[in-house]
Amino acid sequence: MEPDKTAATGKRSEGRKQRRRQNGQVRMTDVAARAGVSVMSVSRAVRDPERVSPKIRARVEKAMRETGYVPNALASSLASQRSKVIAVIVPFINASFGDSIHGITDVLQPVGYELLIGQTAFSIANEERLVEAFLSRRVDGLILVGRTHTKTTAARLRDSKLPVVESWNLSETPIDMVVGFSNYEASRAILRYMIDKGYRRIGYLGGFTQDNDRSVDRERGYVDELSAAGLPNGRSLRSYRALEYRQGSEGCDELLERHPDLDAIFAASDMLAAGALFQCMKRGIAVPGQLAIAGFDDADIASVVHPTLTTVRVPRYDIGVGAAQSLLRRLDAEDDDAQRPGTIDLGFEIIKRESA
Amino acid sequence: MEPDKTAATGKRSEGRKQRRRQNGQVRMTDVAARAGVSVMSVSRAVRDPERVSPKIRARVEKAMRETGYVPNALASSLASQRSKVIAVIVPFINASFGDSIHGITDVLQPVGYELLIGQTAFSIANEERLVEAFLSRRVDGLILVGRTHTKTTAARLRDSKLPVVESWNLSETPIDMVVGFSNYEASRAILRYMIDKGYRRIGYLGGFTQDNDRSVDRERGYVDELSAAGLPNGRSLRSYRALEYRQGSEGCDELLERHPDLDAIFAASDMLAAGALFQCMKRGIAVPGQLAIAGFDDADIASVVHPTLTTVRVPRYDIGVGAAQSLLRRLDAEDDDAQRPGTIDLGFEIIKRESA
DNA sequence: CTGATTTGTGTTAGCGTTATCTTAATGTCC
DNA sequence: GGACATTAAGATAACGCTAACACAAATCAG
Repeated sequence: MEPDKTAATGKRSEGRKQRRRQNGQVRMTDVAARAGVSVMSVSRAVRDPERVSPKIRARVEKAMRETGYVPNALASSLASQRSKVIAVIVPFINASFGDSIHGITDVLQPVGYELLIGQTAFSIANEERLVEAFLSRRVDGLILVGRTHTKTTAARLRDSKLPVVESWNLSETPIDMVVGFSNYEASRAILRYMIDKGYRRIGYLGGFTQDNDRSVDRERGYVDELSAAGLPNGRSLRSYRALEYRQGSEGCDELLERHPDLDAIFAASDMLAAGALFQCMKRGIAVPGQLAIAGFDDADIASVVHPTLTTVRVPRYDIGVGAAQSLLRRLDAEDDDAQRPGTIDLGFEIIKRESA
Repeated sequence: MEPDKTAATGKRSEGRKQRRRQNGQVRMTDVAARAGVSVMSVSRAVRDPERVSPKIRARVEKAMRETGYVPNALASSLASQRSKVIAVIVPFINASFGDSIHGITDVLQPVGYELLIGQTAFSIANEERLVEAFLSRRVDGLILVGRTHTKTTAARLRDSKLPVVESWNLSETPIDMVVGFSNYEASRAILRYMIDKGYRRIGYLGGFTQDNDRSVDRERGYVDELSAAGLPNGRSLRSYRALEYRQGSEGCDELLERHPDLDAIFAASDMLAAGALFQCMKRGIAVPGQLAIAGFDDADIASVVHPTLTTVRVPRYDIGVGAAQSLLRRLDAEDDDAQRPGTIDLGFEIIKRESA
């Protein structure tokens, strides 16, 4: 007995390759069969129940419940050419960017979008990889932080024609849309305030500037404002640090060691400012009496520490909301060339408290 | 002769519906045509270059470059039945869960997985919606926080047969895998330490317990340990708060107003502990002399404030790493019934510092 | 050098939806 | 009551890829 042979020859034309469905998942076809309607009716009943008659709707709903049907959004995305997914790429997930993500979520979740989130660890090379991966997944739009990207990233995004928002800063040459504020002007503004208050020897505590335009602009603001006032702002007055409390403490020590005569420190992040403040407390340095401290962000902690922290309030949450809304406006626009929201400058605010 | 009929039938087969490709995207077919090879060769060259001859590989790579081909991961996922996407659902994105997400990213990014992240705002009803949405998108696995879910959520996840990790706590009845530590034991441990140190009237400052087993367990730990020592722990000694610095300050005031004789406060989160500490500073209450404070989390701030904060160190980052690794182990396992990593208890550590 | 592998590449049929067209059913207007 | 919209439901071909197999060429054993 050679079942193989006969089967082989006899079947050659029918012995079709067939992938066995074995994942046991219910598909729309199954629901349709059970409900005794066409797949299109099921599809319509799922997406927009109003578009089918109550009778069909009821039968489809019953069949879905009985079969435990879970729609396959991948197939839907492939067929409809829209994934209902937005890519969010941040340097890393901390309280600040967390607030922005919160804003994005609050706008996008209600209208059925999900978030694919990536962390660059402050490297635009990583950003490039993430953009590539997210474009592959056919996201409907992207939200980035900052205006600094690799050439490839910018080109790929422009070519994609997808709505893109660059956030947390302004840009002269945006890829597409921008939602943020001027880190440079904000920095100058708080330094103007400090100078007006009478501080003359002001140190700078800021983030690393590699691939980070927000840090660059805040430092530039410091330099330019002090220069304009004829005050010292040389390299030795500046310390670059990761954005952690401890780094603020250490940076404070470093600056004071190099310049014991400092009368103020501007920290380009409230984490650094708070760290510096704690260090002063530990060392018994009176703030602001002996050393004034100003921060940047208006993080939650700024209004609670003692003394409370003078800082720049930035629209963390609103950046997320604005970015998401800008995306939505473009995604909803029929005529896709219409409505280019362009740049949205949400501004900032100097918050005067006790520390400076 | 029946022209009508012939015409009708003749047309019927040609009058084909045709969706015009107008998104201008290059597909694998285009690359294959350009390279003069089959689509499968392109597919193989993209996924595993080793599996095609150098000649074909070169031609495909050239064609990809020339056409600016971007692989469509949606189509790939649909065809291969694996999306290479992991769902991460957290109460909200803050520094703690951010650390866990960081751990997840560090493990998953290198092996080509992306993260779909959702926020529940501490509501298991929201969690249910998110799980539903993510299952629709055919994620390959899910990471949740806590063991408290709706019945529907648990059932859907079990039915899905997907690898699921519940994190940040332990569970007697896990859905699948668990990576965390005992919030209950950690809470008891730090209270034992406080009691041993001589504190007798200890207040409790903690998160809301609604849908939050971590908060529930930490409160239970407080109650049980104090009860065991015969110390007061009534409802009026406990204040429930959102996890923000300011809430810590206000909670501190509230407790001291109700119980001016308090000699210590246990805060079930370092944010609350730090807030309380700041408030004491402001009010001139000596810590730990007049009032001791212990926290929970060992957040960055704990080691930097003055006085430094006694707290419980929890494996925030490692929870993410462990959860991701557990998922991977299951995703890589050929025999999917094999290797059930079960529960991984990463433990905790009492960090003795100055505040208590 | 021949039959038996091994390797590389091609062919085809899905994956589970939605877009588009077609047809049937219903309503509307003098 | 018949011509003409209007509406509801169905049939079918994509969407862009991969699994599974088919098959020719290359390699190998004896």
